[in-house]
Amino acid sequence: VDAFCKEGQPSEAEHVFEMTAQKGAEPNVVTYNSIIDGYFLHNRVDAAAKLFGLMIERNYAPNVVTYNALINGYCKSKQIHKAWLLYQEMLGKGLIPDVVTHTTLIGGFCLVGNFHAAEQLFDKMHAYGQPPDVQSYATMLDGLCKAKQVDKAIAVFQQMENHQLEPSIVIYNILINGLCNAGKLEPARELFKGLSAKKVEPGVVTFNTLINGLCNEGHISEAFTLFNEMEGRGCVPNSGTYNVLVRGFLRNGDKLSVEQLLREMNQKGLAAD
RNA sequence: GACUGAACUCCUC
Repeated sequence: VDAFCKEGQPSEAEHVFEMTAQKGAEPNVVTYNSIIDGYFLHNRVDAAAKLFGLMIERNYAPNVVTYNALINGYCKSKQIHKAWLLYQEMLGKGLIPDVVTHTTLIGGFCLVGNFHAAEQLFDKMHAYGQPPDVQSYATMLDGLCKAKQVDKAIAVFQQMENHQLEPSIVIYNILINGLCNAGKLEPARELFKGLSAKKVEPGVVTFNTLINGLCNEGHISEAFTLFNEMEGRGCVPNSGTYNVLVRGFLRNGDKLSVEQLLREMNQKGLAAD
């Protein structure tokens, strides 16, 4: 059922649902959760809400995962108010929101630009007995960066290390991007250089992020050097890499380099945007 | 045991 839901084939999922029901197998909460999440994945918010109502009608008690899926659906569709109501509802039922619940809500608040509410919730997580994990930090840091509060993001990042959490490459990508967007190239470079010492390997996104930042600030040749280092560090440039670089060279009026890069893209079967 | 969150970069919406 879950597989069909994720693939966007609700009728097939229903089919399986009925077949097993005919054989006397009762659906359980997980069955419902899978379908609810599947609806949200395909933007069928109303269908998800309806099924949630139906499951309660049929006396299947929603659990934390059910609520998390619903809250996520509403957050992703920017209906943070409905998400918050569900959060209150689960509290009222004595269900204990977990890290997923809180992280989802933090992301939801950030998505609608309510960074303050996001931060408040993030700060309360320790008190709620659900300390933020690496994913929570990623969500919060990205939110702070998007709110142009890079300095605060760096401070929160440092807290992370105090809590014995190992920052993942995603965390670094977020910070490097935030620093670049704030025009703080030097700290971004330093974070990047320090990766190997932290035993974290940069990925394609890491390179793309920094290359983009360098291009935006007019450091094309440095960007190009970085680009040339990618393969040696196990990263294959993708179309995003090339597009960012091409744009940089275009701004510089460097037609020769642009042509060279476009040829390379062609050879590799990558699409120019 | 199966179902839920971050995931960031470029482009598009």
